[in-house]
Amino acid sequence: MPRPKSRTSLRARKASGQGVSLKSLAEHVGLSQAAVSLVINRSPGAKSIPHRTQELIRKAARELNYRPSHIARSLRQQRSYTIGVVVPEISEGYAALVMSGIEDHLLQEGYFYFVVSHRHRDELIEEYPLMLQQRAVEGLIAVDTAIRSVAQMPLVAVSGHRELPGVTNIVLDHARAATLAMEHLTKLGHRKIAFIKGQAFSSDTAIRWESVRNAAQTLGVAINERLVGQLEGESSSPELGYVVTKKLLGSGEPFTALFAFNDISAIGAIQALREGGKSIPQDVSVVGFDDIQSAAFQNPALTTVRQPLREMGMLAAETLLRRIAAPPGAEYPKEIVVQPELVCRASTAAATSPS
Amino acid sequence: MPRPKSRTSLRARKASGQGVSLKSLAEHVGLSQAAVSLVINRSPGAKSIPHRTQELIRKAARELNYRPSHIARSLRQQRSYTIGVVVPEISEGYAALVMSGIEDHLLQEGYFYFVVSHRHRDELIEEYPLMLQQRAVEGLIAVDTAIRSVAQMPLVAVSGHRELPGVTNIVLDHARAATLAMEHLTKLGHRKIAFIKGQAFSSDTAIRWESVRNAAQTLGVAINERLVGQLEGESSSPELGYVVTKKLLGSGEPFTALFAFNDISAIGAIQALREGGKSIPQDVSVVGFDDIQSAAFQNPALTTVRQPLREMGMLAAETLLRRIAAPPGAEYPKEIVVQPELVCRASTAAATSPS
DNA sequence: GTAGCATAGTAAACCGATTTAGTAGCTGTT
DNA sequence: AACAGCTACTAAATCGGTTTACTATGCTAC
Repeated sequence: MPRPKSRTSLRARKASGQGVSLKSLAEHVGLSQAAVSLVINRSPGAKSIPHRTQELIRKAARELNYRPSHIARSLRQQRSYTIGVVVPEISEGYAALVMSGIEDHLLQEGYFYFVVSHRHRDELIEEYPLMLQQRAVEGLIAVDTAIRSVAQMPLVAVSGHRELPGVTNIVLDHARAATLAMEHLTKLGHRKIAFIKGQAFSSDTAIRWESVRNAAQTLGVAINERLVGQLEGESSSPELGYVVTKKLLGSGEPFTALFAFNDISAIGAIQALREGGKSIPQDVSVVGFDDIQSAAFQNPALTTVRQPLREMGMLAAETLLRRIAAPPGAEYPKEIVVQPELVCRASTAAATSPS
Repeated sequence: MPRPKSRTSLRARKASGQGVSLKSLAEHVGLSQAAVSLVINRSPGAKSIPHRTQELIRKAARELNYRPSHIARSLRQQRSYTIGVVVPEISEGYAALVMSGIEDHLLQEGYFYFVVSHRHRDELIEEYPLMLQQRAVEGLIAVDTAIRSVAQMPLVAVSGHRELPGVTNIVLDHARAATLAMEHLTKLGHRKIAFIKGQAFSSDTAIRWESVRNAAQTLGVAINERLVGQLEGESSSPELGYVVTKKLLGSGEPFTALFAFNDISAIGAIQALREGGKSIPQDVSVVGFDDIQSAAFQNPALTTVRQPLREMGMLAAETLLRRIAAPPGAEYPKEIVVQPELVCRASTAAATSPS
């Protein structure tokens, strides 16, 4: 067993402020870098190194506060333990909640992640995955974003993707979501129901609307096309919902309930309805979608279809890591369905003037 | 000038799905890696390489879709073009907005960032900066978090730091913020004002309260200690504000206005006040703080002191990158003050029963 | 004829780890 | 005495770039 050298080099290292390298640590204990590396990583190759030496190495590592360079390790191992997350906009409640779930699982597994937000700009949606690939991420999670898959890289999409080779979609059970909301409204006696569809670019728009139509048909509710509005514009403010609702009111067509594309637009809708002299929920019941944080803080508190966003984020991270660990070419799930939940709050009530 | 080799290796590379390496690119054009590297990076050393060759190299790089490995480059250059962002909780509107500003500036400058959220757990606040250092981030931004500075690494804190060697604080002009709110309320005739202080662990609590006291004194408003509540608990839901406000109401002490620590607690407070039979703003005016997204969506829309969170994020990123670029030991700003703005909405009105 | 200089590159070190193949020294066996 | 087999390591290749120092060739000037 070797004995440690003098401590002067240690002091110098520490004073310099830079980290201690494997080389200096090895010199300090008087062993080769290889030996130190094996011991530090508890790799099988270290089994021939006696315990006393192992202890010596570990002790020195602790004392010198040795932290292996993640970059060097990544280069050698061709593993970065990093993934990329692509979202439309960080500051939106939707993406933030999903990210919170993603983070939870990732950090626990020793992964870090880069976030990029594209704000619906196509060239960024194209470019960011490539930049992330260049930074050697091991996989991607796309939130509410349809990205072209990047060669050889596992991709998990959280709501908002067509079926594509190579991607796992985490999707809400839209049929069930629509049914939950529509059943709730019809049970309350509503028949004249207005709808706000999502923007054309939003990936959930089509499927959600389809589900609503189906649910309506099943429940025997006719959809009046004059009571169907659509969000327009890229902002994520209630303003959009406000504008659409003004139009719906302007049509003169009466309705006793409104099912909005999301909570944000529902909030705008409520403002427009109030300005139009309607009380919520006495005159018009309003149902939102998503259950973002502020849905519960509204007045009246918003009845909404909850998407388990945090869980979806966790599930995405879990699935992605599993795919990364799997041998290339292995089977992978094309779709994972999560269940919505109706959160009944105060924005819905029995219809007072049933048709 | 060399001529390109056959294309078979190119095809093989592309088919393999993995990126093209500098080595294979160099082989493909029949030049050394050094030459290719110099040209690709447009480094001064390339000036002796004729234009025709440069074009050849660049053309091949485009065709092969060559993207240099960021990791290899980081290792060699000892620059990662990555920074770390430490926040209490991603899904909170506050942090999300700051991050949005940070991202804006960073990506523009070719930087990426890792986010970690500590949820107020001390051991994570200790550990994360070290993990980030290990991943070779070039600097840190701490949002609403007091972290110990990490050796040799520039650190910028967005609200919530004591003065510490090595850190630049981005802080709100709290005195002005308090004055704005208090002036607004006193001008409306309020004299009996209740307050909700922040949690003890929140870094802004002390300074904000101090500023409020000063502003009150300057304006000749007495602060009734029985009308001062404090948020308790780590959640970031309006519930906390709700609980405190119930207590304030329970004290029996009358008040016509309430100045909450933040918007979230103001929202909870409004609920509690309503349940106590008070109308907002007729009976009680409520002022929030921060101007998070949902403040504007409230009913009534919340009057609040706006912190320019996005700008603070951008400023933090800008400052950090400047510090990274500066020679070690250079001067750096200890503090950068940003100005609040009073956003008058519908939750405040003239006092009806002035004392 | 050759010193001087520009041109057009190249060889090799280097960043900081991981990992494979190998070696030196010792013990035990036949 | 020779060899196997074990122990305790080490040397060197490798990951994919960047960068410095150097070389080979041709041309001009004296």
